[in-house]
Amino acid sequence: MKAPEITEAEWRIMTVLWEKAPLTANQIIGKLQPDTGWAATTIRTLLDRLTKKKILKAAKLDGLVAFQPLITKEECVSHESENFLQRIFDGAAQPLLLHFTKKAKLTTEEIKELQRILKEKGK
Amino acid sequence: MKAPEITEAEWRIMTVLWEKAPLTANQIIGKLQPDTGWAATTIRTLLDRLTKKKILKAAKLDGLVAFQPLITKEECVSHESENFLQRIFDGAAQPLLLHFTKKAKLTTEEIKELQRILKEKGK
DNA sequence: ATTAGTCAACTACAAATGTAGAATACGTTC
DNA sequence: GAACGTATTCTACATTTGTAGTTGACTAAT
Repeated sequence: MKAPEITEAEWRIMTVLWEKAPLTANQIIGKLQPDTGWAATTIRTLLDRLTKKKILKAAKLDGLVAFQPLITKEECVSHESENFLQRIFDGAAQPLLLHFTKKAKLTTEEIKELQRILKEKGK
Repeated sequence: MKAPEITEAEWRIMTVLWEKAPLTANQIIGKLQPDTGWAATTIRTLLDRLTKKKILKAAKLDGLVAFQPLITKEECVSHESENFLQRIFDGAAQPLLLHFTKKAKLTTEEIKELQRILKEKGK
């Protein structure tokens, strides 16, 4: 619990901004409200918190405040993944892979790609 | 956020009990304190909460209260995994697998096993 | 029965999180 | 420049989580 901790709700915000940024508060609200039903002020609160945590940068753009990520999605995904791996699989990657491989529905293409990567690693 | 939500700290407790149960509070404390440094009462609080949430069952055994899981580790791992998959990888298993496959250090043996499972799925 | 240890139950409290209203500031219009 | 409508910032509040102390109950020894 030290790196940029992004909560469930905050993650929703980030998702929007990782897809496209910068965006103004209202643009973000526009994108999120349909799915989440959150009040506009709720979304603003989350934006504020993320900004305070230095996960977002808020910059005035044409008089309006626009937000944009200071951290890439990849970084966050990696971080969360590492957390998850430790927490749920006690750090053991292979059991994790086994678990998801068994459960996932994968297309032939996707399987091929995974096999390729594995072969690569095996060399 | 509906199924048995087990927090970080609670998970530590569960880990102990999934390994061996039933155990008395003091046995659990004995196992956890070295690693966590938590006060005994802290561990008891966690045990209580888990019991209240119906994740543990507390039963008097020889005058002492012993705890045991009402949910298997597999169920919880599955649940958390599903959550994680949705939350971080937007439900897409293959990218998740790719991510972990790339990052993980795997032994030749482990790779072989994964390849076997993949081949199985591909058929 | 009285006391001294345990064990178990209850209470406490700060920080984080989800959720949002209230107040204020700013730009635009008459 | 007064008023209005948005935009931005503050404040609020219940719940959950981490963390633990206090109290009461029970048992064994005196």
